[in-house]
Amino acid sequence: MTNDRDQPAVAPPTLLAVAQRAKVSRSTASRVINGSPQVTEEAIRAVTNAIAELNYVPNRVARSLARRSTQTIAMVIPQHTSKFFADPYFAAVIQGAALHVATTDYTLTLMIESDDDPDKTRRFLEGGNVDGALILSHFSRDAEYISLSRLLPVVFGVRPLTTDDGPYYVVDVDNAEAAALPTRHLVERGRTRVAMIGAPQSMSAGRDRREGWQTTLALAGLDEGPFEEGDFTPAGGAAAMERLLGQGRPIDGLVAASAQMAYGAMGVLKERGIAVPADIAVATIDNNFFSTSAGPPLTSVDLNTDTKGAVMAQTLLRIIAGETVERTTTIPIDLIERDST
Amino acid sequence: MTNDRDQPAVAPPTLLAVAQRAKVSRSTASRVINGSPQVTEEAIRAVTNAIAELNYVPNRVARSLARRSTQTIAMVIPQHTSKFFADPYFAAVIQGAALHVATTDYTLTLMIESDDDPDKTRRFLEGGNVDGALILSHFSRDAEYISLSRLLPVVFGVRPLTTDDGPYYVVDVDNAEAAALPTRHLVERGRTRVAMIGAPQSMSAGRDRREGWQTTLALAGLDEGPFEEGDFTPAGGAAAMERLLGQGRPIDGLVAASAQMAYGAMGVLKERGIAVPADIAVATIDNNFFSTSAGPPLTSVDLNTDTKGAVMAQTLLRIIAGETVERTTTIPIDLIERDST
DNA sequence: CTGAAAGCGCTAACAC
DNA sequence: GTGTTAGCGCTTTCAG
Repeated sequence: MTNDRDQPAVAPPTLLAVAQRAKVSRSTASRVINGSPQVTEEAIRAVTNAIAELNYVPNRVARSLARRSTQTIAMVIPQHTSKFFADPYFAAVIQGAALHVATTDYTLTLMIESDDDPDKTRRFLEGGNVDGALILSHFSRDAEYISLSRLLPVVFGVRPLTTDDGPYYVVDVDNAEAAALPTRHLVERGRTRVAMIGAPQSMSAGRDRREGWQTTLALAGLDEGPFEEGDFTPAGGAAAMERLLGQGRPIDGLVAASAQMAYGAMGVLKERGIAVPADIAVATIDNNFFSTSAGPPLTSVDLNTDTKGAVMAQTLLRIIAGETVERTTTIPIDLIERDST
Repeated sequence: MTNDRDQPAVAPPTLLAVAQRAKVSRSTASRVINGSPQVTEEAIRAVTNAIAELNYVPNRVARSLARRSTQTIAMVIPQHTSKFFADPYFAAVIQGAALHVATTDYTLTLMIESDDDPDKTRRFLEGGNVDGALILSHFSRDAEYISLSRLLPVVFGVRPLTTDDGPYYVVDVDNAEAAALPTRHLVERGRTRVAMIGAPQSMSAGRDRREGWQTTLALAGLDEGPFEEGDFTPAGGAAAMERLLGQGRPIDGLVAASAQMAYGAMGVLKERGIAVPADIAVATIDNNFFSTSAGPPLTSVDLNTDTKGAVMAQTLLRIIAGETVERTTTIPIDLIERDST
C-alpha cells in the first residue's frame, strides 16, 4: 500500500461507453459531441442522453493527441521579480486573462520562468505543449521569444525591445500617451517645472513613458524637467525623489511612471514638509491601491490592466483560430483626477 | 489563407526520429529519456546526442495519454470575488504554488470557477483532466469538492466548513492561533477592552479567528470585547469600526481579522481623532501592503501565505506520488511588531 | 448519414 | 539490455 486512500477507484467513462449506450458507433458519438451538422436528430438525442446518464466528459488529453492541438495556452511570467505578485500589474493581467479563458474551452497554464534553468520554459513552449503563449516579461529575453513566435502564436504584453521583427503580436497601452496624459494635466494646471520619476530605460515602456513626458513639455514650450529612474518599488521611488530634490532644480510638478514609485516619493515629500499639491502637484501612471492610498490620493492614469490581460488572451485565441488579427492592439487608458493635483 | 503567418511550419521531432537517429528502438529511446537504469552507457550516449541534435522535447500529451497521468494540477479559485486578485491573499498563494510547481515536471492550470456555469469546473476536474487539485474557495461549495476528493487528490487551502469527511487534505495556518497571537500581544501591553473586527462567520477561518480572540481574552480573565464582522475590504473594515464605536462600549485595543479591514478601520479612527496606539492599540492578522502602509504601520501576524501556496502544491504532488501525507498541515505564523501597538 | 479503420506520439508489458 | 507489440481515448478520412 502506497497511500491510505484508494485513489483512482473508478475510471471515467469513455467515448466508447457512450457510443455503446447510445447504440451508435464512436464516430457518430464523436460527431454529436463536436457538433457536426451531419447527424440525425435521433442520434443526437441518444448520444446526448447517454452522455448525461454516464456523466461523460471528453478526455482532453486524448482529444488533443488526435487533434494535434492542446487547447491550452501558457502565460509566461518572469521570475526575476521573485515576488512578482507584489506588483499588482501581474496579478491584474493574470486575472483578466484567466477570466477570459474561463469563458472558452481553453485552459490557462501559469509558467514562471525559472532563473536557474531559463531554457526549461522555452523548451516546454517549443515542444508543442501549448497552442500559444502570452508573454509578460519585459527584458532581455525578448529576442528569444520573438524567435519563438516563429514556431507558435505568441502575444506580448509589452512591446519587445528589439529591432528584430518576427511575426509577433503586441497588446499594450500607449505608454507615451500614458505619460503625456498626466504631464498635460499638470501643465494645464499651470505647472511649469515638471519632473519625472521614470521606469528603467532598459524597458520599452520606460523609454516610451519618458518620451511622452518630454514631448508634452516641449509642445507646451516648457523646458525639460529633471528626470530620475526608479525600479518600480516604493523604495526605488523614494530614492529617485531624493535624487530629484538633490539636483537642486526647482520643481512644481511630478509625474511618476508607476504608482508604487509615486507612493514612495510621497513619503519623501511629506518628510521634507513639501506640500502636495500646493508645492508640488503629483500625478502618476497606473491606478491601484498604491495610488489611492497615498495621502493625498493621487491623480492617476488607469491602465486598465485587467482588460489588457483579457484582450491578450482573446487576441491569442483569435490567432490560434486562424483569424487575421492586428499586429498591435492598444488598450485605452483613463486619467482619474484626485487631490494630488 | 486563414492567417498571414505560416503557422506550424515545422512539426517538432518525434521519439521515432530520435530513435532512428540513435539507431535504437523507440523503447530504448524512451527508456533513456525516462532514466531507466537498464540501458547501456552507449545507448544512453547515442540517444542523448540525437536528442540534442534534433532539439527533441517529449510530447506531453502523448505521454500523458500513455501513462494515464496528466502531469498537471489545477488551482481552483472562486470567481465570486470577481476581483480576486485585489486580495493579495490569492496572489500570494498562487505565486507560492507556481514557484514550487516550476521546480517539478508538473504544470499548473489556473481555473476560475465560473459563476454562470459552476459545474464546468467540477466536470473538468472529474473528467480526468488533471492529476489533482488545489482548492482555494472557502464557501458553500466545499461539500461538493469534498465529494470530488473521492475521485482525485485534493488539497484545500482552508478547512472546509462541513462535518462531512472525505479523504481530503488541508494546508492552512492555525486561525485560532492567528487571532490569539495579536490578542495576547495587546493584553500583555495592558489593554483590557479588546474589540475585534472579524471575518465572515460563514467561513471556518472567520469562526476560528473569532474563537482565538475570545479564548485569549477569557484566559486572561478579561471580559469579551465588542465584535463586528467585516467583509475583507477596507470599506467593510471601516463600516465595522463605525459600528464598533457605535456600540458605545469602551475600547482600548483592536484586533482585525485582515489587514484590509484594519486599514479601513484606521481611516475611521484617524477621522474621529482617536490616537493609535495611545487611545486604541491596533494589531491585525495578515501582513501585507495594507498593514505596512497604514499610519502608523500595523503590528501584524504574518501568515506566510506564499509558503502556504508552496506547501499546498508540494503536498498535492506527494499525494499523487503515492506518499503518505498528514491530513492537515499547519503553516507557521509570525507576529511582527510595529508602531500601532 | 454512419461505421470501419487508421492513426496522434508515447509507454509498457512481454518476449527474445 | 533491447526490440516487438499493443494500446491510452479520441478524431478523422474513406467507404458504404
